[in-house]
Amino acid sequence: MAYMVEYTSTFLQRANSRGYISDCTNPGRLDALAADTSITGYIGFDATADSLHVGSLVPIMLLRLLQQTGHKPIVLVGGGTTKVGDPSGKDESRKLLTDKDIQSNIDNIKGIFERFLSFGDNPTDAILVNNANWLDNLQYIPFLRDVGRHFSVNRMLGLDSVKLRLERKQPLSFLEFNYMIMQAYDFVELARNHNCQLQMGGSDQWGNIVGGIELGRRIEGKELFGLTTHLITTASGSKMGKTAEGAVWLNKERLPPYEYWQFWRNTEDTDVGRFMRLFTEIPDSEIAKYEKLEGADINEAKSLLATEATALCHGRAAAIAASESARRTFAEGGIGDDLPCISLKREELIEGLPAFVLFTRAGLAKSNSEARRLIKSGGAKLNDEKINEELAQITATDVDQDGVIKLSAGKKRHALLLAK
RNA sequence: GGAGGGGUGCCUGAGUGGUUAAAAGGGACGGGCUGUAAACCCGUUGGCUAUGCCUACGUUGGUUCAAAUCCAACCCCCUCCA
Repeated sequence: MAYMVEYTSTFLQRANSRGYISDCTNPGRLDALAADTSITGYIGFDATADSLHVGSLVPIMLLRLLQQTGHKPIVLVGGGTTKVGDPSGKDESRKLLTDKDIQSNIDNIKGIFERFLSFGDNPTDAILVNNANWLDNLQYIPFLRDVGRHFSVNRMLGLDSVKLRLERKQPLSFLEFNYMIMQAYDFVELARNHNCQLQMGGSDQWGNIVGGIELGRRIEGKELFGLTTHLITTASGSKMGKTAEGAVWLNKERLPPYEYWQFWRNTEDTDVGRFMRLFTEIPDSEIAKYEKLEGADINEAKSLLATEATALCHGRAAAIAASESARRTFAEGGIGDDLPCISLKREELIEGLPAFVLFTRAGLAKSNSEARRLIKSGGAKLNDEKINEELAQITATDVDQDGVIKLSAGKKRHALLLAK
């Protein structure tokens, strides 16, 4: 829970009022430090995929806030730790990635951060560092002697990340058991070379963060701080970040801005205010006004939430385009430019194609069978007309004057077919 | 190394020779009610232009008219012992 104290530093004040803070190792001291000086803080991110998803968005927003309030953010990508795998919150060991995969993931992930942070050489510009730079070349024996001796296995066994895994009788390899030591060492490395005093992260990182703070005190004699964010769940209690297609990714290659916008637009009523604080920069006073809305009027707030969140991630132009597409598609029942679109040859249409084949091709169904079930259950529409025949054919006569056919699966999922 | 238990569909988990594309729950999707909410109710949930065919119960072989179910070998996991 957030501390019921008045912060004097802008950073903690706003982090607190916006609902980011779950826990802090020493709020009073950190607040004083952040009020008087420009501090450097970091968050570590895995490089297990070529993108990040909304699960990482709270930490990303917190880094952004850190920068906006006059401090320096460091993005640490785990090129080294990814080779080890964090056991926190997982029952199964991760599959190990090659160096090449990891590097390519890091390159892509950097692109995401460039939208949220400003990088460069100025004092509060963000930098991105890769812990492979120091972890890859560690010597085992010296590392054990310098760092390993500060860790008590007895204590490590009690940490949630390890304990839960063991309690559930899930295997935990020695490799993974070392993860927290690597992460602790990262913090010390950043403290040494970048004068970094603060590590932030999700609340599941608490144990790992504290490990770094203690290590820093023991071998560097430095005072370090930890700040964790809440793990965000929806009001109905499920982890946020799932759509029909899977994870809500932050890069447009994996999830187009239109879909991203839709994700936020579909927020549950009771989450709208909270999400506005966390995922947009709409001023508190504005949010308070939107929170007073009731019933169908809440949709207005959801739309704003979607546009603002999308603007941060994909740029304002993309956000407005997505919003406009949604308006035309839903409010007017028409066709938005941003809808997922596939093209097909006119010759194919002259012969005619079964509707279910096109639903599959447009990505509205995973298989022809699924598409046929969709039609059978009455959820498939062709140019806003329900398709009644499971084997209905789509032909050139279904194309509108712009050469477009609109397909809909249910009320929310739409796609366009462009005849060429 | 010894003894025992186990590997089933997206997940949990039942099934121990045919009626099993495989119970039940979860999730997901579709329909209804609505506001592109939530809750609730109903339906669907391996693939294939399909009253049928194909693939599937760790892997590979075998027994049988018939195997997720029986047998053998192998792989992996768990528990206890050394």
